Amino acid sequence: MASSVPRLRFAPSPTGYLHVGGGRTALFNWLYAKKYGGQFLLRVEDTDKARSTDESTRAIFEGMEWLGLQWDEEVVHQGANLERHRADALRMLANDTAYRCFCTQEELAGRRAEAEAAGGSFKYDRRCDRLDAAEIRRRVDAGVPFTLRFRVPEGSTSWDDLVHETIAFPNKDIEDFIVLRADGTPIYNLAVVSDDIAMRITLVMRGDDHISNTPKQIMLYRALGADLPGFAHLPMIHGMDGKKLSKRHGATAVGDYQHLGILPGAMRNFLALLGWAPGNDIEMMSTAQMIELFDTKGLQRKAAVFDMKKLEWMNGQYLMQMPIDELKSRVTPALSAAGLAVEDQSDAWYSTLLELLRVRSRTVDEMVAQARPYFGDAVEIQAGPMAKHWKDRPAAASILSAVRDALGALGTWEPATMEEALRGVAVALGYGDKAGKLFQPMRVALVGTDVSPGIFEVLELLGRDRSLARLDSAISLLSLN
RNA sequence: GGCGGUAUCGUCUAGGGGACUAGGACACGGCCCUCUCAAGGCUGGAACACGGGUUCGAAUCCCGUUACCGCUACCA
Repeated sequence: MASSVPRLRFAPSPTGYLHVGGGRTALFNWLYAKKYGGQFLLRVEDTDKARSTDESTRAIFEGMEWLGLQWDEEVVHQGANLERHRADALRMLANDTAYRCFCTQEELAGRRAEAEAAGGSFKYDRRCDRLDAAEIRRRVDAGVPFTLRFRVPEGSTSWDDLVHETIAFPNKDIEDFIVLRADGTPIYNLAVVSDDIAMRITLVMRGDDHISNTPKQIMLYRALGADLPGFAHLPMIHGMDGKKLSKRHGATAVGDYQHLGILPGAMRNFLALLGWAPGNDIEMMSTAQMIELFDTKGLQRKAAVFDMKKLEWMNGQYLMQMPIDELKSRVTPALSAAGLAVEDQSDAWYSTLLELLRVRSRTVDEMVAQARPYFGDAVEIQAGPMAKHWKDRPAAASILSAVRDALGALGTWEPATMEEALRGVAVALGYGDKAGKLFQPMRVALVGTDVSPGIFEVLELLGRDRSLARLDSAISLLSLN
């Protein structure tokens, strides 16, 4: 038995950005480690030098940090462990679980093409394993390059997956796979096993797409004389069309959602529900609750479809419910980036604005867009709402004039007084209790569109001077024929 | 093709032999609230892939079929 403290890892390869599927895998590993007091480690699988970039590595770190998934020990860079990988491969050659293969890539490709052309499937025929010792010695001495292949034993390989049940592979279906390239660098499966052993990983939790690598890896653990970790294979995440989530589906990188105005807490909550359910119809969960409730029993076997609509809804819930100060810390930078100067406003005014907008927004970006009319002196009047609510220009102009006069005559600028005055205007103009006939044209004048918080809240937010000024400019715009 | 995995409303899921006229959430429709938009409340439509078993009884167990997904590199 391995250590009693669970040790898990997330092992992305830095060949792109942190994919939401990777983020979800990382989250589950992290939750498990937190729940059982274990360690969560990060390993960057950068052995493919052609595709790995430092930029991707940074993107992975940023994505992890944004999601709030802190790893416990120093990041392991797989590329730094090449010597150990090679040594492990050589150990297998020494203990006879691996052998030299002198076949070239070209020969192999040719035989594979032949087999496929004949309608069959190619599997390495072990010809190099039949070479006698003298011949092997002769080739090695002559400097013929070779790879190291693992000699797959008879029988079958199985394990009890924490997500699925027992999964078994007949060994006859697995070819003698290469573990060490001719240039002495390790193949993925060897590097993973070698590192997982060195990192003392006790539970390998990863995507479903690694199921067929698992029997090979189990054989390598055995060949290296190491204890087996547990395995848990998480379902994939698909796009709305049921295909593996990819660029075609729009945003697939964790960072994309950050830039779309999604909150990390909402993202975590949403991702947790993709492939896992705590039961009891629980959906909204704080991170602490997630850790508390996390259980591999609730893991799903079926691929999950990423539903942006639900993510947005959930993000809206977070926006509505989070403490106002925390909300400010997330929205203020976004407003500044949009050129809206929060620092010129009083804290009370800003709080009121956010309280009014948070219930109407699903993303931080939406809040920024809705906040725009409350900053600066001028508003941009949108064509649609203008055409709709100022259709009869003279009528609109007289409504706005009456409203302006009534409001201008007020000694105070309080919602209750303003409402009383305007309802009076509505009656005077013959609209009776249909004060909305006034409010919509007003709204267009005040914020440039026909959607906003309550009209009195808008008036209060804008303040007397700006409200009156905007009404004035609307009136003159309407009089311009 | 071979091997492996999976299969409950459009989507995320609850369900692990009788509590199922299959529950919740998102989305969608209706109603209420109402100055617009939200939020909120109420409400409607919407699923056990198919076929065989096992059993007194199956969404739940077994087998087959189908569909989908993954793997099948000197990629990771």
